[in-house]
Amino acid sequence: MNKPMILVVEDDAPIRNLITTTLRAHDYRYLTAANGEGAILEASSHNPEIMLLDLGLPDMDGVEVIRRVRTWSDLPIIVISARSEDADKIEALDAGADDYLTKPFSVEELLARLRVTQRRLAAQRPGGTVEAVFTNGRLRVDYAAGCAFLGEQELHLTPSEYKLLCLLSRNVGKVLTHTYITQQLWGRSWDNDVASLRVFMATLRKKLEQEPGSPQYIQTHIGIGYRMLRVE
Amino acid sequence: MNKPMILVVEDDAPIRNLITTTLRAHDYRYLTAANGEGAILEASSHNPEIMLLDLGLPDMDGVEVIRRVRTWSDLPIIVISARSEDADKIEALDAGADDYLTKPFSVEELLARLRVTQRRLAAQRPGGTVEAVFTNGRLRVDYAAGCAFLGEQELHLTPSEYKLLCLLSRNVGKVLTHTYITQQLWGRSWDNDVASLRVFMATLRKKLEQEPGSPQYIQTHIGIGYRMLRVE
DNA sequence: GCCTGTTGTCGCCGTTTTGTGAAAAGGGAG
DNA sequence: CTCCCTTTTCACAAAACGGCGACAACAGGC
Repeated sequence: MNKPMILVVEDDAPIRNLITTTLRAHDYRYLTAANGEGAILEASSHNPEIMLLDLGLPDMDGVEVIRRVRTWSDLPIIVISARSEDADKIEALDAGADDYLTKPFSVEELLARLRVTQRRLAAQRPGGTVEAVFTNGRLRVDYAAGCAFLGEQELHLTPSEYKLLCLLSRNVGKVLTHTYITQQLWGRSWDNDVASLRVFMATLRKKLEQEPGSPQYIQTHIGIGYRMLRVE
Repeated sequence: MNKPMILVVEDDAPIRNLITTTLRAHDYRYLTAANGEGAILEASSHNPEIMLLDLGLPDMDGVEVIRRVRTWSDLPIIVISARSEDADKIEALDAGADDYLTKPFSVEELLARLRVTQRRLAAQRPGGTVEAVFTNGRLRVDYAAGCAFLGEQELHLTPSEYKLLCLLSRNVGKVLTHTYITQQLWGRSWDNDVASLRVFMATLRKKLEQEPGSPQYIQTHIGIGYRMLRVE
C-alpha cells in the first residue's frame, strides 16, 4: 500500500523538521506549509490525504484554517498544539479536527495516531476527494479562496450566505432539510432559525438567480427543504 | 437526529457513574459493562455504535478487549486510561483503538471527542452501504436526494405524494391495504383518510402513468388497497 | 340490463408553508 | 462613541397544499 501524502503545517522550523524527518524515516510522503494561507493553498492544490496542523500560526488562527478547509474537504486533520486548555481542544475538535495532540508530543504517539487515521482512510476509501473549486453553470465557488463568482462577476456574500452556498453546492442534486441546514450553519435548529434561513435564502437567491420568479440554481421543496440543481 | 448508543466499559463505579451521568445529561443512550467479558458480550449482543473503554479491567487487559472486538467489528473505540505512557497508548491504538484519553480526563473533552466520532459515523453512513436509489422501468426514486424521475424528467411531487410513492416503491409487488397506507402516511386511519388517499393516488398517477386508463405502475386491488408492479 | 358498492376525478376553501421587505438588534473597526 | 455591515426578528402577502363533498365511472352479482 502506498503511504499517504501528509501536509505538515507548522511555522516553527525546528519542529517542522523534526516532524518531516520522522515522516521521511517512515516512508511517508509529505508537503509543508509555514502559515495558514500556505496550508489552504497546498491543501486545495495537492489534495493531501492527512493534515498535521499547528494552531499557532503567524497569519491566522489554526482553527480558522480548519473551518476553511472543512468548507470543501473532509481530509483528516490532526492538530498539534502548544495550547493544552480544554477550551482550545474543544474548539478545534468541534471546528472539524479529528484529533488533538499537545506539545511536547511523543513522536511515537504521533505515528500511532497517524496509523489510526490511515487505517480509517483505507476502510472508507470509496469516498472520493472533492475538488477545491465547484462549478455549476455560470456559478463558480472557490472553496479554497473562500469566494464565489457568477460568470466573471464576483458575488459579494456575507459569511452566512457563503456557508449556505457551500452547503448547497457540496450537495448538488440532494434535497437538504431545513433542520440539516440550520444544524450545519448554526449547530442548532429552532423554529426561529428556519425563519432566518428563509431570509438568507432570499438574499442569496437575489444575488444568485437571474430571474427571481423561476429559480435556476436553488429549488424549494415545500415542507422539506432546499436543493441546488445541476445546470446545463 | 438520534443519538448513538454508547457502551461504557469501566470497573470503577464512581468513574462509571460520572461518565453515564454526563452521557445522560447530553441525551446519549448507553450501556455499561464492568469487565472485559461483559464488554465483549454487550458489544456483540447490542451492537452499540461507540465504545468507551477503560484499560484497567479486573478480568482481562483492555487491549485484549480491543483485539477481540476487532475480530468482528469496526465500531469506534475510545480508550480512557490511567496509563499515560507512550507505549501503552501506542499498543492500544495499534490494536485498533480510535482515540486515547488519559485520566484524569476532562468531561468536556470527552464530549468533544465523542462528537468527532459521531460526525465521522454520520459522514460514512449515507455514502456507504445502503442502496438509496430505487429503479423500476422508467421510474427512479432517489431516496437519499429525496426526489423522483420518470425517464429524464423529474417529477414534481408534493410531500404526501412523495411519501406515498416511497411507500409503494419500498414494497414493490406487495399489496398494501388502505389502512396500512393511511397509517404510514398520517398515523391514523379514518374513513375520510381513505377517501383522501384516493385523491392523492389520482394525482400521483396523473404524474406517473402515461396512460390514465391502464395504470402501468400502480394497480388497484378492489376492496383491499394498492400495489406497485415490477415493470419490464 | 340493472343495481350496488367501490373507485376515480373535479373544484372549492381553509390552513400551512414560504417569500420578502423593513426595522431592530448585534458586533467589530476605526 | 459612531458608523457600517451582518444577523435576527417581525409582519404580511403570495403560493402551495390538504381535506372534503359531490358526482361520474366502473366492476361484479344477479
